[in-house]
Amino acid sequence: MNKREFKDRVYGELAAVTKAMANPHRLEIIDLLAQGPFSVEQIAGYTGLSVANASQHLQTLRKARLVSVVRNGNFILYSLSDDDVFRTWVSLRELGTAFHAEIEKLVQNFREGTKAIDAQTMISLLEKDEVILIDVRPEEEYRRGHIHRALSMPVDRLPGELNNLPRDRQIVAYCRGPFCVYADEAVRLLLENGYQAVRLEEGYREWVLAGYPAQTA
Amino acid sequence: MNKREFKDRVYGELAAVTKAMANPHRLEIIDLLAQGPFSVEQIAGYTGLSVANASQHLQTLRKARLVSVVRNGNFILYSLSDDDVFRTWVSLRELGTAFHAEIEKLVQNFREGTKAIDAQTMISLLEKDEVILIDVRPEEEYRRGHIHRALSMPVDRLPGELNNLPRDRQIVAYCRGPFCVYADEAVRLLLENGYQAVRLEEGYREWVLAGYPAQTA
DNA sequence: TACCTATTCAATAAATCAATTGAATACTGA
DNA sequence: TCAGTATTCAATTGATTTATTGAATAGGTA
Repeated sequence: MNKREFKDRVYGELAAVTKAMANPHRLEIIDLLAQGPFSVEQIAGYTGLSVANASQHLQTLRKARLVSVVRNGNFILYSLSDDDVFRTWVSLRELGTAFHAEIEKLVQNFREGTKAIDAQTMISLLEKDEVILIDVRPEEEYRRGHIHRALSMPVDRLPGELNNLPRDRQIVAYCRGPFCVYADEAVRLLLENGYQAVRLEEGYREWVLAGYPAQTA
Repeated sequence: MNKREFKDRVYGELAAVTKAMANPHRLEIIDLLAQGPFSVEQIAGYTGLSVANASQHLQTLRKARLVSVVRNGNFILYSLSDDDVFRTWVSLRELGTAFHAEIEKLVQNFREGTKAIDAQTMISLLEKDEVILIDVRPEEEYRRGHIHRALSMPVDRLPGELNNLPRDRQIVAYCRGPFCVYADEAVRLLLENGYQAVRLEEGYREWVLAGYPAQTA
């Protein structure tokens, strides 16, 4: 094997892996699977794809060995094959966000009228009991793992649970990550109903990746 | 803007950046530009592409803001727009290598018969003057930056410089990175001529990224 | 065994990407 | 100004990717 063949093979293999991530739907799927295993139906629901189309994209990720598969009766559960997949996604996300101000602008415009606090601030406020932390992801994800001392409060249940929340403390809401909108919805609802509410900048997986305390329930 | 539009826009932008990296030639170009600025002609030469094809690929990288451009008379010099581009490439490289054993096997087969040492080992041997370190990249790259105490010995000049190298010490050769073959060629030539020679596992950019001492000349 | 559910497969059409080609553009120096 | 050099542009052709569709497959339950 000569030098050119060697390089074409090596870069070709790595380009194939990169190509598997080079599609908006598949990036969204990777971002979702960072929260744990999901069935094809669930993935289709959260991403707005048909089941058949979601399955096709998942086969692409599978062939690139970016996801792994477990069958559970009628259901097939997909999850990321390793934390490194998430880390590479984070690297791409940060690279894109740093050089494409449109992305940051998109996110800021979408979040207009709401505020965020970072992990360090949240930790110290929580220790002083100055805030309540709510996890507004679906319950299933909360049970799989959540930030230490967070209360489960799925966003679609929040309207009926408002009276169970204190008005004298700030409420911090978090969800899946920087592009997840559950926390935005929750903060908006809380603000409209006279609560003090902010979003946590980090999502659950970023929290875990940074080594902050988490627990399962 | 509703939730679905927001997500489609954000993941779409990030997929566009990822797509710019999802081609073997463009990955090779990124790997090369990690060594510094190069003209289109040079890039075409090192990658085996036509100038027109190299230019097209560079326009793709430019539109994704992964490279930056400086004109120097008749020449246009391309370089990586930031270290983060290199870091993301490293992340992709490691992800691909970890899950696709074919890649590691390719590299090992190509390097059959040669040995490597890592940075830590090299540092301690160099301090004890037990090894000679040679940079076998083209001189231009050596001058832009090289490992502290390395001698410039471009691989195409090595045959004529053999007699200037000591036979009583091991020679450590390095080049651009894990997929660069200059160091392999040098080690093979040295071994065939009765020298003790090994390859340094890290290339120049990995060395710098790890914070080890480098210098310019 | 039959029916139901979840998922995958394979084919198709449309969209996108990649390599090539030759003309156009920008710069340099006599 | 002209000729030479380096690069880009735009068009074309062929290759690859994506979404859709309906049939096929795998598992569960009565």
